[in-house]
Amino acid sequence: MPELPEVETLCRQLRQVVLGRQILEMEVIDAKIGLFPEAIGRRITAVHRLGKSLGMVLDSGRALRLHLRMSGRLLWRTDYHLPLPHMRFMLGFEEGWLLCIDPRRFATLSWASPSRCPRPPAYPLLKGDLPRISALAARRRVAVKAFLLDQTVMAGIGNIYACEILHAAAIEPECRACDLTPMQWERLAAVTASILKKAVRARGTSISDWHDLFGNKGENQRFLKVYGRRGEACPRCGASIERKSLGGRGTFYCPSCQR
DNA sequence: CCCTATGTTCCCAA
DNA sequence: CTTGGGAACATAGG
Repeated sequence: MPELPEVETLCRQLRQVVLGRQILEMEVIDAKIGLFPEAIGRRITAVHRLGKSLGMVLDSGRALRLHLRMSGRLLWRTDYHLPLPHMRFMLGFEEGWLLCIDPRRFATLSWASPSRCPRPPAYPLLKGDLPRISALAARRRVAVKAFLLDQTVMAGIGNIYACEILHAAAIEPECRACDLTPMQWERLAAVTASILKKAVRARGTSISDWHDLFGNKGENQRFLKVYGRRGEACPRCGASIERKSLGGRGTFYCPSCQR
């Protein structure tokens, strides 16, 4: 269930193993993912991330774009004989095999032409983005948490990091986006960058099943202040962390110091 | 049986 | 037209 830091981790690790390498074979186990015969024989010239999507640019000028959605995983193996449980497709290289595993089958793979895609900023809600974002927010009455999760506004923030960002900025998740003050937007920008970058350094959050390309867990779960911590003490004020459902998503927050 | 799950898209009502 | 809310997608685990 990767968000920006997890996909960024996969990107960096993919570059270590597939950059410049030739795709020798592709096996599609789940036909729902589609067929990509033009990928065979192509070399991977770049690996990049767009929000939570991962792009592998081929020397044909097209790019394979993968979105892992809720349960998708990528795994690099130096041995491969039979499809693993829930495996959806495999790319074979001389040096190893790239496996996509996805129990819930929501992940998508598609063609993209990278040259025509405007690249959004690598990280969402950077300081320079604030005028645009706060102008958009000014006419949105949705909860600020829903606004942070809107991938068309800023790409990459998911449910765990939205909870963590709002806690770090001391903002109530249900607060309407249009009601945030300029100072609150400044705080949001500052904590978003630091939380996401710290999570990338920790190779993602393994709170349930996230594993990186080489099957290792991340370390960022150690740094979570509210997500998954209902009933624990808020590290800032000591009040008990609560959980409620907002827009169908579990929302963890401190009812005392998030206003 | 119930609920939950790190995501996105579609449908519908206002 | 926009906005916002809920269901749907499909599966596993508690």
